[in-house]
Amino acid sequence: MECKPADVFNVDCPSRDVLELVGSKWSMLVICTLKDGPVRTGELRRSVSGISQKMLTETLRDLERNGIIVRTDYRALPLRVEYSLTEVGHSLGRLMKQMEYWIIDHYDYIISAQKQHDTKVKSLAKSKSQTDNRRLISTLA
Amino acid sequence: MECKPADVFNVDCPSRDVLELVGSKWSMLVICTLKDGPVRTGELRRSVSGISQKMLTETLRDLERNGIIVRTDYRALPLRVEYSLTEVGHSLGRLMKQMEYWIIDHYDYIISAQKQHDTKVKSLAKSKSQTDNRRLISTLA
DNA sequence: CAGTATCCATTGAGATACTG
DNA sequence: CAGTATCTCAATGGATACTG
Repeated sequence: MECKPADVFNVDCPSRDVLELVGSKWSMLVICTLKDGPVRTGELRRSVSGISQKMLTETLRDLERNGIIVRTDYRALPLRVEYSLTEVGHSLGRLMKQMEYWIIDHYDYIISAQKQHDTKVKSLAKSKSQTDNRRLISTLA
Repeated sequence: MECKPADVFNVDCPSRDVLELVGSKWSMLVICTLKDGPVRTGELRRSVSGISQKMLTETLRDLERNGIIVRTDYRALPLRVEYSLTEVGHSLGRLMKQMEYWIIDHYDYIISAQKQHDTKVKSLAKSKSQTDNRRLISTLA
């Protein structure tokens, strides 16, 4: 569906695909890595630790298709391929960098919020099983 | 693994989970919806079009666990539950809003980049099958 | 209305082996 | 070195029916 202006809240608007692309974990890490200039494939794989060969290639192809990065094949032996951000890619990179900073800034808060929440849920489950037991006992009585 | 400061480039750093949380499509849409104040469950489901009951609940629980949103149960009949952003949630919301604006601003560029790329790939596939044919012919000869 | 539970299809993603 | 191709298994996510 054509949809102007782009509306991510509309299921049928293609901008939803764009949202999934730029929101993906691997996309963000790749884009952040390319922020300071062209990077070769191997270095990219080492930099984005944990990414598999498959996901790296898929992410790169996807970003290339969407005009975020450019692939340069130097047609040399040994093979040498570099990836770099386009103009638009750089503007996205600045956003991604902000996201990275946000995570760093609020990391401690989030980790402690998780711990707090998890202990609360655990104690609730405990009291629930107690009331369940009481119910069970009263039905048996 | 404890990891200070948070390093999203490290596979073993828990900040990777945070990255997946804030990067998810549904998270972003939910957070943007809550930006202007508390919203009830039903309205949320209508606003974030295309989300299933299951994904909505899962996303809400996840955001709540990470201290991004707060759930308020009014313990009334008919049931009334509202969700709102925490302080930290609002700061994330501003980032998400920027992401939304970025998508709107670069939407046309991305769509045309896709089309261009797809036709290029299609013509490459065509010429490849031609050279493949030539190879086949030469091997047969 | 808000939420849970279950089933089921589709996709995601790692491991491995192979090509130029 | 860069990349493709399979194979496999786990995770995602949707549809449906059910509870308080």
